[in-house]
Amino acid sequence: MTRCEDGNGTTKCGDHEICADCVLYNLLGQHAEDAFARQLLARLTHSKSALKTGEVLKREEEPFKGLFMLTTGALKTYTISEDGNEQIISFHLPGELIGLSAMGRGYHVGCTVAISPSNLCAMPAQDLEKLCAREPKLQRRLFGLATQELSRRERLHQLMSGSRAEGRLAMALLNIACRLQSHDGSSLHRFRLPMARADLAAYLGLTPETTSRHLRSWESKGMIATRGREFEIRKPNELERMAGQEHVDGQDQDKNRFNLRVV
Amino acid sequence: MTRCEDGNGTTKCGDHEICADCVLYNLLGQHAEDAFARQLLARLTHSKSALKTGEVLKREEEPFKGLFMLTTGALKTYTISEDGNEQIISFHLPGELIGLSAMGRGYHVGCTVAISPSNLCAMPAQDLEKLCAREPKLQRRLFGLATQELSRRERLHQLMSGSRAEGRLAMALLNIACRLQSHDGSSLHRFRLPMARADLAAYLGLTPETTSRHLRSWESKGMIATRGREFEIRKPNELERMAGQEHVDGQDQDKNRFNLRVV
DNA sequence: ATATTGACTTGACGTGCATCAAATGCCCGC
DNA sequence: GCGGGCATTTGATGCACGTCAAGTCAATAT
Repeated sequence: MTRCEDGNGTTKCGDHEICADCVLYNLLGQHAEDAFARQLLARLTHSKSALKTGEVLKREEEPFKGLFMLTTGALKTYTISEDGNEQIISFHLPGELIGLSAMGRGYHVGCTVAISPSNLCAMPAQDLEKLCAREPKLQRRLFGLATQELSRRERLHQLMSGSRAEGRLAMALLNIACRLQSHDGSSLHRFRLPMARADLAAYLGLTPETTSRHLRSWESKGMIATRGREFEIRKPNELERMAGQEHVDGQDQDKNRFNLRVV
Repeated sequence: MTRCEDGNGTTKCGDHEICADCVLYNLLGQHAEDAFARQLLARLTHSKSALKTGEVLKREEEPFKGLFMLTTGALKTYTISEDGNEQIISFHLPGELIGLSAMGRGYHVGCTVAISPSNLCAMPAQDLEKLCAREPKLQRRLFGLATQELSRRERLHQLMSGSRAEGRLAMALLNIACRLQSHDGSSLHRFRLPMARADLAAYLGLTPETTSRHLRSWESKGMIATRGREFEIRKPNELERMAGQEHVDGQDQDKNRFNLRVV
């Protein structure tokens, strides 16, 4: 799988040239085998948009108009509960598709905003439909992505209902590390957390205070090292144990890495 | 929408006749417009199985072999955490599809067992694939179901991370009432809870004790009435408020009912 | 009926996390 | 470099919920 070379936060995709590193290309390119599909693909991959931190991608209850593929940056989708608290439903990291869950329902639940400067490829619903009708493989691929995400959500439910604060936090950290790494090939053990700790807390149903306390406790035990949002995981096994996953070493490493991608 | 007339827990579907009341028929029937599809449909709808309480439908990590449509009864899928606790990932009620989340991944996460005597229609993967290839509408319908379930899971996450015990419990009760009703047309306000309270607790990340205490507290306030697993919801508005959903009455009733189907 | 088993309830107690409040560090524009 | 605003840390306190332990009830078998 090719990757975006976007170390500095800006995409290298040219304006009028299909970006070979773009995950969107990975998704569609392999299924685009005739002129019609290529043409659609070109339209899809060229309708790019850039968001600054805090800019809104889509608002609560907005009708579904298409999917987005995030190439660089990070977003969150959240709702505001009646008591005014922000509840984070999901984080979106580079290489991930945004909007699948709105397709069946027809409109979006929650508001999606950029939490870092982000670049996205927009995939309008009509174009997607045409392309799917023409390329059953793409249809199946999208279906597969939907059921995989469903499966990750189930695993997330498991962790949310089964773990206490420490376990949830460990799970989230490992998961984010793993998702970042699987896209840009960075290290699993060193990464920059894309979101504020308060966001992480809101995602896990915790308070920023609890989050901070556990992180500092881990730091004092030498399990992690942090400087602002820069994280270094020093004892992944311990963290994995707390996240409720047994550590497997040696040849099962891959399986283990897969498990981390649970959410 | 037609319904199973299964008041006594046994399906009325004949052995060699397509059951017009079966939800499976609702799913596939409308898309089966040629002889080939009908033939497949007949095969699908006739491979039925019955499970007694406690019998296993599929085990942890079993490879995906097909979907099931539950016609009567109820099932749960769960995993055992390393400390020996049962964590319930989902409940399956009549009219619902079982196994979607295993399609992308290729194998099942969690073990699925019957919690009441149940009847299912099995839909083998190969048959499904053939039928999908022939009937794009069916393919799209399945995709729509997957993304809808995804959307419900997101909403569930929201409730799990945002509500305390009382809110989660209210949400679960209303949700189950709504799902039961939407299949068999029974009352939203009176129903028989298909699972033990301990199962409900395990699903919500609570203990049976907490669950019991809240239920009794509601009962003492006249919000609900219970006799064993028979439930009567006396003040739905109060419950909805606790579940974090504003009550809407009058013409918005339908929208409200829809909201209840969140999970 | 009586015994038996498992589901449910109830109480006493401890703890993990939320809450409130304040201090500290960090980033950004000037 | 300096100051303002936000993110993060830290502490003190209270409550919701988990834990442990009995007890009650309901369903089924004897």
